[in-house]
Amino acid sequence: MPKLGMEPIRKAALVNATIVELGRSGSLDVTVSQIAKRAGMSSALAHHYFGSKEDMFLAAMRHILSLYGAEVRGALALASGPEQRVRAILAASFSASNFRRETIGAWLNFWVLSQTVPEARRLHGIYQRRLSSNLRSCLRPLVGDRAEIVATGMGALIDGIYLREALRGGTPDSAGAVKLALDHLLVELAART
Amino acid sequence: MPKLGMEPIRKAALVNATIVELGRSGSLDVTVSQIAKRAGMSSALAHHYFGSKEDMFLAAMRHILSLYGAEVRGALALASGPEQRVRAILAASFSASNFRRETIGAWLNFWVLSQTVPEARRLHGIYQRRLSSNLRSCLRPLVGDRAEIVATGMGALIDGIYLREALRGGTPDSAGAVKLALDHLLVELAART
DNA sequence: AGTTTTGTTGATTGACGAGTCAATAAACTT
DNA sequence: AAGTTTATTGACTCGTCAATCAACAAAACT
Repeated sequence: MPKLGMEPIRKAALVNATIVELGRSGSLDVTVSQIAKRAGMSSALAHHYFGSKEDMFLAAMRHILSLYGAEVRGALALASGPEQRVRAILAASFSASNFRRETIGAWLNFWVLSQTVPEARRLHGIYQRRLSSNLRSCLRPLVGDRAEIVATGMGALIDGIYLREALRGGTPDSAGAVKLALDHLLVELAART
Repeated sequence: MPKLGMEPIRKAALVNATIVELGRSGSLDVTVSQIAKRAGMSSALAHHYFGSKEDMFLAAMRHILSLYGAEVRGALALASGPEQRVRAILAASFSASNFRRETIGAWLNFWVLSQTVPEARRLHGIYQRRLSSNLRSCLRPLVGDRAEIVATGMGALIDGIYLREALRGGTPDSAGAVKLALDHLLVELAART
């Protein structure tokens, strides 16, 4: 009983299942069958919609990055003034929707993927440059010349917090993460007499 | 022409080759044959000395952690006063011997391994707790109550810097890394009027 | 009614790789 | 000299998995 217009639905289900499986297994060694099963279809169908396993990984990565980007943009639109803007970026980075077990686990795998798959590296590069540029532009009015180094540090700190959360297991601590990153900012502002 | 007493030599060669291959390939999908070849022996011999591929990974991880631990201990022994001690930990973390391409690449893989292999998780936990405790004890005299949060932030920052370096490619920038982490400390001290 | 397009899967192929085994050889032991 | 231990490997087994194929089903188009 094949209903038409299945493609987008199936693809979305697969992307979702890929993220869940990546997060669950904690490694790229997930089989197409596992993903397909979780998405409620045969592995052959998964191959039908995405050409290869790698394509599924990349689609999942694009999905996560695009959600993250949208959330940051949304938060920035509502923020007024540089400090509020930095806060908005941090809040978005650790928001309940981005800072979930599966998503965090998926990130760890994307980092690994970026080491071998050029397209993954490219996507990750885009994300990192945009984050960096966003941070710099908010920080310049706040810390002037130090914007460059503070932005770099804050970017690394965010990645580090993600990494630690990935390894920690258990429910992610959104509040704690924001607090940690925010602390960095506040101290930086306080030091500027 | 089998010379006796080969075991430690072969094992060391394999551990080394494992680290190199992990760093080179950037993923855990290295074959035992690749590792064995790089170490100049057959894959059967590798299996003879280590029971399984997992054992090789774990041995490599232990090796890196033990080198790191030794370096930190050595640096701490020479440092006098809390600030010098924090500096010593940072310098050791990004020292030329620890902050090399292969080692950094290997770290990324250990993080992944820790997600699935209990023993890897255990080893990583030990490392993290020790780092955390070292940082706290140096920081308490410097920032008092804030030692806890500053130590956590600094730990995450160190991991984040490693991560970014792993993804960046090219020769690792030791000096830049130390500068970034040190900056965090100095600002923290400066903020404490 | 018949053809094309879209959805779907079970079965199969083909490659690859971890781990085992049997065999060979040099060194030590008694 | 005979037997044991250590070193070493090529060949083999066995499982797994990505990717393909052939076939079937239902909707849409003509």
